[in-house]
Amino acid sequence: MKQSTPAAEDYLKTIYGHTEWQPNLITPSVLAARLGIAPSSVTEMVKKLAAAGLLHHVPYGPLMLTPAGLRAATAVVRRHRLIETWLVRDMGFHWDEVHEEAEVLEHSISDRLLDAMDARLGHPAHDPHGDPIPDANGAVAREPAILLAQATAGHSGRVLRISDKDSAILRDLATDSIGPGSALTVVEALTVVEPLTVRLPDGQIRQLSPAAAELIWVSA
Amino acid sequence: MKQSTPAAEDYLKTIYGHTEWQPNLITPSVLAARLGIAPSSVTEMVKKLAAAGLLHHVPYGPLMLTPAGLRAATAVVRRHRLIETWLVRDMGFHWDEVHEEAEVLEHSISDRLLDAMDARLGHPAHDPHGDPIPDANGAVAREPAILLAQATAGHSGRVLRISDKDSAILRDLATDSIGPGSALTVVEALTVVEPLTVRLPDGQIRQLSPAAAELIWVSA
DNA sequence: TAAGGGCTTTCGGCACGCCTAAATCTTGGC
DNA sequence: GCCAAGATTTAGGCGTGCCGAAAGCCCTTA
Ligand SMILES: [Mn+2]
Ligand SMILES: [Mn+2]
Ligand SMILES: [Mn+2]
Ligand SMILES: [Mn+2]
Repeated sequence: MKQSTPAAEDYLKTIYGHTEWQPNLITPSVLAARLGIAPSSVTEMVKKLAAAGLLHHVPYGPLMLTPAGLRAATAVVRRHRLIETWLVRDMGFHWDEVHEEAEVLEHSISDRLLDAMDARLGHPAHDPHGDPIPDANGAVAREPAILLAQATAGHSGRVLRISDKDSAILRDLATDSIGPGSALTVVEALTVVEPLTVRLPDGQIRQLSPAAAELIWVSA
Repeated sequence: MKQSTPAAEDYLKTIYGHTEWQPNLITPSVLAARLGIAPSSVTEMVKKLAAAGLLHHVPYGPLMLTPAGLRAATAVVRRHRLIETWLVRDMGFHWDEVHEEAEVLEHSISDRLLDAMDARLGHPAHDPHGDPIPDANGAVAREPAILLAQATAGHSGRVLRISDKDSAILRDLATDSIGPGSALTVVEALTVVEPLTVRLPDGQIRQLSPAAAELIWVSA
């Protein structure tokens, strides 16, 4: 099984991430798109990961993590999210600035340093985007959530997480005082012609673009 | 010139390190030994670094950094030493535990994060081993120093730096209360048959192995 | 000054991780 | 049930960074 390379870790993490919030199996082409690489490159790495016992894969079929692959994936996710949390809480980064840095450091820091960060931060349960941080055993505490883009008018809930994929949207949301933990009520659901409208606890109204609504998850 | 890889950064840093305390030119075989790789590998990388304008090299001759190479090297050294300082001051590492971690992270952290560390630490001038931290422009404040192994009986001075190459010796020295800043006087110089003997400010006597004496630099 | 030993370089190879182009498989629509 | 479009895999290549073995250079020593 050897020890995994940065590239392998990113494959596993991305496969895991695909099913973290929606129960869909990921295909090689989708994985390639998420990683920004050619599908043929995925085929090669998939063979190696399957040979290492980290992935189930029948040719032309979808990709599934084995128990060992799941462990490896959550370990990387834990690193990523703890690093993001540390960057925001200790190093003065904003939540829209941490993703790229964590994308690199997650492959570099030692277990020793990871533990030191975890202890220093008081074993945080969530990262700056609201994503749950797996514990040292890989256990993840996930709350039922629905995508804001799919919420119906009248739905009330707390923002549980906001995907960290798009920095610009994160900055806009921060300007609008919307972040993990924010309470909100859907005034008008998203439609083809209308943006989504929500009301904040102080009565203020906010309109959210479809792109933003696709990144925000609220409690059910 | 492109942006340098971790391997190239380690070559430049190691070449720089060779001449930081002694004015000797480094040869390919010595560089190979320091990096723990085969001499033929050095030949290849040297060609690339020379082509990139970072190194002067005539075939069969020694290696010399160009001004651009020196800038690149001090930038890596700055990263390495700031990271070590941060690990000790903020993360609870001991000075004998930081070298390996910094060896990896020096290639991973962004300029943004480096600046944040530097500011948080108050722009430190020295790392935990007493090595000067180059400033953001690459300027290094170096004090004249002599190797303890070469100090004569009666020599008094402060420990300026201790090489971080050997963790075991660092631990022993910590046990003996010897570290950067320690004042000491040489009671008996190092000879082929005798270990080095020093006296600490409180009058205590310590014997140092030849290996240790070769790693400690004191003020002249 | 002629070796010969020690460095250095060259050569052929390998693992990794990516690519494009060309097969090949699968499957939905007819 | 067939077939073509789309997804996947195969094949051939490239850059990086390492290796060991063999060739070549240099310089000291006799
Ligand atoms: Mn990554
Ligand atoms: Mn995150
Ligand atoms: Mn390094
Ligand atoms: Mn150091």
